Parts: sequence; C-alpha cells; structure tokens
Amino acid sequence: MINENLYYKIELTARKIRHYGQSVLKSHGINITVEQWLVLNVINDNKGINQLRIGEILVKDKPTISKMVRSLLEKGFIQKEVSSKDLRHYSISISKEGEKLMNVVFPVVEEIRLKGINSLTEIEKENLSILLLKIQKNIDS
Amino acid sequence: MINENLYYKIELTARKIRHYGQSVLKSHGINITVEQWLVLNVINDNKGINQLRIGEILVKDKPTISKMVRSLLEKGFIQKEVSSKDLRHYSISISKEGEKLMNVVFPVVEEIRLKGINSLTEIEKENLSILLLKIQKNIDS
DNA sequence: AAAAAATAGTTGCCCAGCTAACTATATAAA
DNA sequence: TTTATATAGTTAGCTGGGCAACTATTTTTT
Repeated sequence: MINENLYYKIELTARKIRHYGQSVLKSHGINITVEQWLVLNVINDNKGINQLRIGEILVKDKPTISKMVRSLLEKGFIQKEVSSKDLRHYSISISKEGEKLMNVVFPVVEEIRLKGINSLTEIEKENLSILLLKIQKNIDS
Repeated sequence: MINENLYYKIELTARKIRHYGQSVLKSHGINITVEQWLVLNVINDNKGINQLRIGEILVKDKPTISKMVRSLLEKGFIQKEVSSKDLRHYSISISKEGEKLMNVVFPVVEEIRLKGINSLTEIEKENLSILLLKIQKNIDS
C-alpha cells in the first residue's frame, strides 16, 4: 500500500503542514501564502539580498522566486531596486508595510509551528531532523 | 534561520524526493509524473475504483484527481466507464498499455525508493515514520 | 578590442493542488 | 410525491514549482 511508503508519509506530512499553516494564516485575515511568508522572512533576515540568493536559501529556482517577488511587490510588502554595482542584480528589502505584516505574522507562525511539533521531545525533534537530512544527503549524492 | 526549521526540512525533503524521482523516471524515458504514478498504482491495486476513493487513499481532492485521471486517460493508461449501479460514479481500471507501463516502472520506482532510504536501518525508518505520523496527528486534531 | 562564456532575472508552458461554483444523479424528509 | 439534501465529478481561477528559451548585463578569452 502506498500509504505505508515512507516517501509518501514525508510528502503527506509536508502537505498537511502547508495546508494547516495556510488555514491559520487565513483565519487571522493574513493575505499571504505560506511560501510567500518564507520569502518575506528571508528578505527580512537579509536586507538588500538578490533573488538568486533567496533561491539558494530556500532551494527554489529562479522563475519561482521571480514570480513570488513580483507578487510580494504588488502587495507592497517589499522594495526592489537595481543594484548600482551590477545592473543584473536587484537589491530587495522589506517595506514598511512588510514590516508591519511581519509583526502580525510572527506570533501566528509560532502558533502554527507549535501545533505540530509541540508534543515532540527535543530528542525526537533532533532525530527527525537527522533522519531527514540523511535522506536528503543520499538523494543528493 | 529558516533552514533550521523542522517544517522546512520536511518540506524540502519531500521536494527533493519528488525532484529526484521525476529525473529518474525521465532518464528511463518514462513519460509520466511521480504523482501520476501514484494514481496509477492505486488504480492497479483497486480495480474498478472510483475517483473519490482514489482521492481518499492519496489524500488529494476531487479536482486534482479529476485532472490526473483525465491525463492518464488521454495517455491511454487507464479505462473509465460509468458505473451501472450509480450513474454518478465512474469505474476506473488499468488498460493494457497501463499494465505494460507498470511493469517498466516498478523496478525504476524500487531504484528510487532505495536511493534515499537504503542507508537507514529498520529502526530508523520505523522512528521516522512514527515521528511523522505524530506530527500529522497533532495537526489533524 | 572583439568574441565567447557566465550570471541575474523574466517569460511562457505545463502539471499539482487549493477554493468555489457548478452539473447531474441518488437519497432522505416533508 | 415533491422538495431538500447529499454525493461524484467537472470547470475555472489562482499559486507554486519545474523546464527551456530568452534578454541584458558582466567577465573571460583570444
């Protein structure tokens, strides 16, 4: 049975997390997707970052980041200006609107994070992390 | 950092598995997606199944299954006929082409499965499974 | 200095997955 | 029996993510 397949369990868990996260954001009237939140978070941690670097951090490709940056820009949560040093780059940073949003979203994200992981001990979390990284490493090699 | 987030590790692992799986299928000249393979597999295990039930097994919604069934039908891998008992249902089964494909794909899927999981002990796999289900259960509750 | 290669980003096309609204059939209630 | 409700499936619109091909700037080679 497919449901006993370990890969499928990983995939399904990821999907449930995303789904749950999205529903909590929505219930708080927050108008961004989980993925957009991740991008916003990276930009917040790395003022003036360029798109390629965002992609490296989140392990997403250029077109994906391109589109997400555009939608965050349209929503007014970030700023994007051509880098003066190298005209191929853009320098991306959080806008004031974006900062306001971050403050609202942070506690909600914490609520989401706790919901699924709360009942795991530190050791369990560590184990889970190690096992996932082991699988990733096998695949990458 | 986002990369240390446990949710993100689960999500990233899932994405890497899918990506790797897709590339191996492609390298063997197999013209279906990983997701389509899952659907095909469920149909193969449950002759005459209807779409809703496929969705229940794979935890996917009706529109998703509807589209995937259509594309598998267009590729000639499955058959779809209205159920005589209840005209709202379709009865779906593998075609001869589909069976041929299954025979080709099975060993490839096994190769994919082993690549990531091979180095885990039975206990590790069991642990991983338990931890993932625990998270799912927390989220569902 | 001119040609070739590398880099950052965008666009277009396709599939997966979510929501909401819809059709059609079957079942339950009034 | 007619009306309401439940069920199976489809369609449409949106986002995420994958690939390939493209533009526009560097940087490297020759």
